[in-house]
Amino acid sequence: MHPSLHPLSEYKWEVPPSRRMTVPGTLFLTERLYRAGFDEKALEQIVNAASLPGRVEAVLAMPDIHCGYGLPIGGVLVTDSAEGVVSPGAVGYDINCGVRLLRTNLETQNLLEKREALLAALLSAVPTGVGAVQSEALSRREGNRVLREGAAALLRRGMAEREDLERTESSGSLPGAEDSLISDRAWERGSRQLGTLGAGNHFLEVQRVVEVYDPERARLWGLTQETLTIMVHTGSRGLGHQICTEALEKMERAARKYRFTLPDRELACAPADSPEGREYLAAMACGANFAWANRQAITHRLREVFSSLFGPRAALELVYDHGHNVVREEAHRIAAQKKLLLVHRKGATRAFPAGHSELPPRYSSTGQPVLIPGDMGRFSFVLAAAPTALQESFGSTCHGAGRLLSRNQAVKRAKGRSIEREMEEKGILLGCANRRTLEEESSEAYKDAGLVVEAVVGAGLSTLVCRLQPLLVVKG
DNA sequence: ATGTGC
Repeated sequence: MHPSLHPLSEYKWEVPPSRRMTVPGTLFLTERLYRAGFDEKALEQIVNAASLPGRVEAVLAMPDIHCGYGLPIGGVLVTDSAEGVVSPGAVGYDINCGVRLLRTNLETQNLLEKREALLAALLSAVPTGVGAVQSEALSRREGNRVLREGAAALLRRGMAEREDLERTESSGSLPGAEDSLISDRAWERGSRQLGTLGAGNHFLEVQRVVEVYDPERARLWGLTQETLTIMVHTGSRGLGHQICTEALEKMERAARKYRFTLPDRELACAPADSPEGREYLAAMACGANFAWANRQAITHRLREVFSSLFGPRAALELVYDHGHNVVREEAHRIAAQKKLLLVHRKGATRAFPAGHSELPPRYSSTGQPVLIPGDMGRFSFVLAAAPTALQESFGSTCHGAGRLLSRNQAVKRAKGRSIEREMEEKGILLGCANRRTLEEESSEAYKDAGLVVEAVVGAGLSTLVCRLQPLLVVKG
């Protein structure tokens, strides 16, 4: 293991406070994952986050950690909501990027018979790739509703069901969103991007439940052996990117104004309880709401595609939707005291266990579903939030496989190969807007999501529910 | 991640 990591358990390691760190860094990690490939720069970024000004309560790293802008992807930064800072870099550019899982009522054979037609229909129904847009823009007036209300704004447009909102984290809407803070430039980027997938790691997958570990929870969530599911991974597209870009410029000025000594300018921040801090939170909430509406709009298109291909009885029912790039105010208990904290999760999933007051009634007895996408050639997982997640990680868990190779390294290793044929040999039909993306996103560019999941289960952050195998993949 | 970058 890394010389600066001290063991707390088989699954939990600590960087003791040194230099300017005010709290230790806690890494949820296994020897096996460490040996598979560890990002030295990510560790430095954890140390930086633990050195931020104001009251820092905790800095955590999930087992899928890798280097990001300011805070690593897989990082959790917890600050005091009154005396701490808020940092856009600790949320990331793709505000409320997240995952949604739908279950279908189709038989595997019905789907396989039409898989070529399904792939073509999906590619034409959901604009995919860098710069992907809709043919028509949403008016600013209609857009403001989306920014304020999130997925709920699609109810009146006939693109969402009440049940969808009941199965979306925070009902698909973060409070406190102020559309007046969104610049014309940001809205111009977003106005044609509602219902679009984007590029890179973002995908649409048709999957099959191939293993059930927890039959009772799986049954309650509508998942049994051979159930076909659809997983959607996307975020707030150019709109969220523009909100983050503008916030970072303002935060650099704010950090000077408040005379902060920053460990890294990418972690530019302002006191959470300052005009700059509050403004970022209100703009970030707009980005988060757009991301939820985006995944909901895609769901609507998927329902149209499935009913036209498989008939009106083909149903797509939402299992759950959660983000993994967001900061939110949460009440947590620390040493028997209740505190209001700002929990920045960047490439980390909120995981509230059974009985938590913020869970919708449907999940109050099972705990919240946690959706963990794997790479395109291997398995994805459905987990449940474990009761110990609250004290171990402020109710947080991992978000996916985690990158192992840089995009350039992955492209080099893909030279002279056909990724599509390799996937076909595994029984996976692949569609993609751009060849380079396929190479960047090859299976070997990622860690095995199974190892990441093993680590969060071992650490007591989540429990296993079922495993999903990809059958059809659409990549940006 | 991103109308991909000094």
